[in-house]
Amino acid sequence: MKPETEPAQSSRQRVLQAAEQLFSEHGYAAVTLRDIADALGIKQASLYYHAPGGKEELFVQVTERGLKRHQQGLESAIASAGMNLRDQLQAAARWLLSQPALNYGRMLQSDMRAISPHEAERLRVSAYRSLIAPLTQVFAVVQSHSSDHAAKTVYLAGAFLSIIEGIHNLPTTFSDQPKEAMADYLIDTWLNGLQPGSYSS
Amino acid sequence: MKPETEPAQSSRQRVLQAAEQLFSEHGYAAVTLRDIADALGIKQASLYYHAPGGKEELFVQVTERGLKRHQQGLESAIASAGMNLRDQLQAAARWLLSQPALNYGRMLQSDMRAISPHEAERLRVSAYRSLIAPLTQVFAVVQSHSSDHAAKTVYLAGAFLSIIEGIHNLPTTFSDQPKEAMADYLIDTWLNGLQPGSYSS
DNA sequence: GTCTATACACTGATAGAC
DNA sequence: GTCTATCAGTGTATAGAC
Repeated sequence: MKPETEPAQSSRQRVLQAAEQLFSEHGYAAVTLRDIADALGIKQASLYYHAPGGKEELFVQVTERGLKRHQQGLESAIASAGMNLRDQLQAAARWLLSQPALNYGRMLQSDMRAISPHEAERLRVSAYRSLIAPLTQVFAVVQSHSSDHAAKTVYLAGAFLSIIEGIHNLPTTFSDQPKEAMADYLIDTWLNGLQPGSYSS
Repeated sequence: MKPETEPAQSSRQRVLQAAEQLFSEHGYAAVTLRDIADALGIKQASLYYHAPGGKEELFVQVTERGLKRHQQGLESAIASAGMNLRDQLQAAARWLLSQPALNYGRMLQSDMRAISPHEAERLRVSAYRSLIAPLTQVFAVVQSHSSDHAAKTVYLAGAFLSIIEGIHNLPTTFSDQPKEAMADYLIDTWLNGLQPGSYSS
């Protein structure tokens, strides 16, 4: 499909990529259209050709694209990891660490409040479907003696995402360990439980 | 000490509190001096009386104050919780949830890049000492068959902080459970380990 | 401690040429 | 697709009166 007739989009993709990189790194409010244009070597006004809606439209497009990519990447990584919970979590962590940081927390807490409520709500739903839902599936196999099993698996998914994003945001000079090793350690810790060394209440 | 001679500082504290609330909620870049002044019912220029260095100084002061409060609150909560790991973690979680969200991740990732590198470095060190260090002490009792026990306890501290902040940032409509209950559930899960329901392989 | 007034840079955005 | 030119609005910051 679309062989020679659409070599285009290359320009648009470049714009989206530059915008994604900057928004991801600094957050919505801290990035100006000039920053994005400079990164591309073009002028600020030229961005309105690609995003007539301006800064907000650019952010929404970029975020939606990133979330879709994450959904696909997460589901694919999990599916390829087989039936073992540990392997699935490691695969999910590796995918998340291979991508530019989403900063799910900052996105929900700060960025969303800077855009129109309507768009914010759409992105919130999209983020849940793309990030939380796939991880919730993974944790569904965890047994729970609780009445509300479904809610608990969502908590686990959120906690997992928080941990991995926390690792992602660490300065690289923080530890000599690669981030993947840190993730694996924390996953094992979580699966096996924390054993106090020699403690008796 | 200082009985009647210094009833002052009340005005300064009001300014810092309003600034803290807004910075905490929206992040450094998204908050203007006018926002802070409006919240106080004063004019923007008046803020320079309390913080001659302007926005950045205000942010640094507010953040440092918050970090110190967290250090004191965390250490106090942990000390009051007795010798049991689970109780200590629950106490730490409750303290964190009782305070305005720190957004440690956003702070490191976004806010720090918007201020002068020198101030940012100071805050990073302060944040480590106030948040990570006390929690690391708690996890020191966890046994590890690893060569690098100290590093691992730091990872655990960071993960714990990430989880609790993740809960903190949830919209209150997200779950019918109070946030403390979610924290307790995740702590128990972590301590006991995740048991796959009926899994082989 | 807070105000008014103002300087001045930056930001998002529009119009129109190439 | 990208540019120049331009503008209104907003943001930080300073000076000085009260």
